[in-house]
Amino acid sequence: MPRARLRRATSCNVRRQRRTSLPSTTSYNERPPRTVGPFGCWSVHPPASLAMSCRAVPGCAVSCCGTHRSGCCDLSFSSKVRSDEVNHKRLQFARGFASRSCRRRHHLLPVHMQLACKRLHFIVTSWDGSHRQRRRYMMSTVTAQQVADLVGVSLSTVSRALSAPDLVSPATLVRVQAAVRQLGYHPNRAASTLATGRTTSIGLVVPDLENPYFASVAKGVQSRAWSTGYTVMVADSDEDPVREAEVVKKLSRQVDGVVLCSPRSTDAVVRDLASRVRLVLLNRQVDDLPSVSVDNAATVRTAVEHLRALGHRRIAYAGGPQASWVDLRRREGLQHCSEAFQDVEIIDLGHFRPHYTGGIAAADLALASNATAVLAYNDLLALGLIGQVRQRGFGVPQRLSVIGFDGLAIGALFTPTLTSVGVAHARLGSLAVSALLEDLSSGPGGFLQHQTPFELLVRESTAEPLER
DNA sequence: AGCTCGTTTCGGGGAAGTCA
DNA sequence: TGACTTCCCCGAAACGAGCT
Repeated sequence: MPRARLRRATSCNVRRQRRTSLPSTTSYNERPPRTVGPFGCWSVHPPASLAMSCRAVPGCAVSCCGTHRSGCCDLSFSSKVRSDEVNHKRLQFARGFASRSCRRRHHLLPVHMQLACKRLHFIVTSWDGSHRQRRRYMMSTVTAQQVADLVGVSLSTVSRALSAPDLVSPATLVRVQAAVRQLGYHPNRAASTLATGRTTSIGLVVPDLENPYFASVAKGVQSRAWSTGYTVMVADSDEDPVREAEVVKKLSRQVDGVVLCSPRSTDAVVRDLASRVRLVLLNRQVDDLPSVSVDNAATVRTAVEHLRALGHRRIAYAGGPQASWVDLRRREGLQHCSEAFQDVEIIDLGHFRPHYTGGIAAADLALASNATAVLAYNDLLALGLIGQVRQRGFGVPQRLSVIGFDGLAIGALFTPTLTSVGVAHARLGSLAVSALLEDLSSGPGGFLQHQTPFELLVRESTAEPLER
């Protein structure tokens, strides 16, 4: 029988070969080994060692990809060989290859051929194996066991070389690292999580991703997490306490800990969530749970002092969501201010959505209240308020001075530029991650409530009130 | 109920080194 | 040379969810 002509195993040829050789009506277990499709590539000049093996079964040939190191291989056959013969010869060849070439010459083959050899051996040994085994084989993942086999050490030594290299001899370490590079091994994160109970991921839950404040905080969280080898899963609760709790519960199974930013849930719910997953609160304090926040009473006092120094005596407050802990602390701060400064009257305008639209809603109330200055819950609300006041034909700060909270960069882009009480958002996020990692490493109680500094950014939206 | 997947980790064994 | 210590590595158990 003439030697088979090597045929390039392109996806087109693979499909054609499957069509001609695989009976479509047979069950899976009756099908021949799928030795063509998954392997893909071949070289025009197969190495001598493999060419010799090919002679063992006339009418077929094996080829291995010379460029890819993942063990690409292919079996191809002369077009004159009938499909049932093909199937028989495939199995015959694979058995011969696995039993002779693999055992006798395995150590002489290049790495990618050793892998091809192992795959052929797998085809033979798992011929009657479970579907799961076949699926695994089809997926062709490189495992730590394959690295261990190649190096000639145990699986645990490979694991230690990768996770605790100082516990392995330098010579073994070099060999393991070389094998990892050769095979293109990447640890399976799911398996690692299964074994350690650690995911090396943290969750970040924010009320509103559209708010640039939370985007800046997320940036800080991401930056700090990345530098410590963690990845971040971000979720948006859409200002909804129910969704917030659900999101944290779902995340708790996929992450090591959660940074819960400006939570809208009640203290009881937050405590319940903290019993399920390691939690660090941002802009919130609950009992002894670790948290990073700003001294909200102090921020309000700073803003009021600034307005009072300008001559304002009627100051309105456009608050945020009713469920906001920050809003509650600010109101307490305002209460202290009204007690401390007898000549200042604080007017509560109510609760508003912490958005530009919330500011629009608050504007008319602010004008009607006859206040000369407004403290807005956040910068977005303040910008909405300024826009609507100007829409009504009044000037800012001539008619109304406005102060926001957050110190967003966009506040400096509007006209007039926005005076705001700012904090370093990225630092806030970074501190929250540090607190979480400390909590994870040292156990609860290592890092308690931390407060970050703030500063008043005086811009154009505040000025002395006009005499009316 | 028992097996599968891939990985980590603990306890222990063996080889090599050190010292009397 | 024998006792002891240290280093390196191995085997086995465990992890959780899905599947048989």
